[in-house]
Amino acid sequence: MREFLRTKGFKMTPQRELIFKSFFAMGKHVSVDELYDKVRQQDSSIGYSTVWRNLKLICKVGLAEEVNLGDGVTRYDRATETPHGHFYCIDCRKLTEFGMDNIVGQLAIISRENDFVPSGFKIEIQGRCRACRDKRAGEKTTAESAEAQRA
Amino acid sequence: MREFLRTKGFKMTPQRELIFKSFFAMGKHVSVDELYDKVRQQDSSIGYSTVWRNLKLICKVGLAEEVNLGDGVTRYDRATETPHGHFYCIDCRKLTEFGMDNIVGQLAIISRENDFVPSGFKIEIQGRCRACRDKRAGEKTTAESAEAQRA
DNA sequence: TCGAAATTGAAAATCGTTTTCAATTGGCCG
DNA sequence: CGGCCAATTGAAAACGATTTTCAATTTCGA
Repeated sequence: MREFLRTKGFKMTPQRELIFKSFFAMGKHVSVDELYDKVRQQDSSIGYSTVWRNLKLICKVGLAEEVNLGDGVTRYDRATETPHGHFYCIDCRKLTEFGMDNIVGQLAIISRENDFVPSGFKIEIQGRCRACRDKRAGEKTTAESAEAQRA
Repeated sequence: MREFLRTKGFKMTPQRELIFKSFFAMGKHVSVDELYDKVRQQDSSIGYSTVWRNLKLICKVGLAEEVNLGDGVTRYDRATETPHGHFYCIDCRKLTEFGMDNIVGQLAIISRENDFVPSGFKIEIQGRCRACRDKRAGEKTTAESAEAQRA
């Protein structure tokens, strides 16, 4: 890792090492806050901006990429070789992945047809996961009508 | 429109009418600021929060939906009957649409296979549009190497 | 017409992201 | 092995878009 970074012109530091290691040890879709908390458990002297900057760095060197769900927080998704889309549950906001190899081929074709040179594909399927559907079914006793109103 | 809103429990006001009309008169992917400016040309007394709230309302009643590109601003895209994806140029940040009827079928299948009930699909193809590619080709004389570094 | 509930505008509060700045550290060069 | 310059760090402040607050106003059904 140290070597990899060096070739890209960056230095290795204790903080950076811990941040990188923690990030890759965590699951997917990590937010700055989550990683910050995690890292802090090991070294409470690390600053928020350092975590943030290193997350950006991880993206810059191509080891991860930002995922934006529109809920206000940027998440960082480890770069995988296999392209995947996301199921985004509108209730619990959890992300689940699915492969999209066959679809990518089509997107590439669509791009070509539109004189667009693609560098990445992002597919998000919004809806409700099983758990949230079950939960709603249970709650669906009273109220029900006056729910949509009042943000 | 007034009637439509009434059935949903909302009232019509002069400001709302202007905002709605302006929004639907504008192209796609409108940001709060853009709509605010537009609306202000007609009635400079309208407040920013009113525009923002009505944009949210338009989404709430299902006439539009938020589009998040990850560049910090939320855009609002008129709801269309025909599902479409977006080409997102990483240089000029312009959005262009493409139909995705055939792909949607596949996404629905994928969802079903994963026990996920979809309510919406979002496809974004990132890359470079023709204009930006041409522009880059022109500039690509000097520098070139030391570009990736230094944010 | 009356009144409850919705809406508005201005200003302030939020909140995640990004920058600033001085101090520290890493790593290459001699 | 020193020394130096650029990279890095941490704290705090700056930013900027979004969201809320609050008092005043307006809408619309009764």
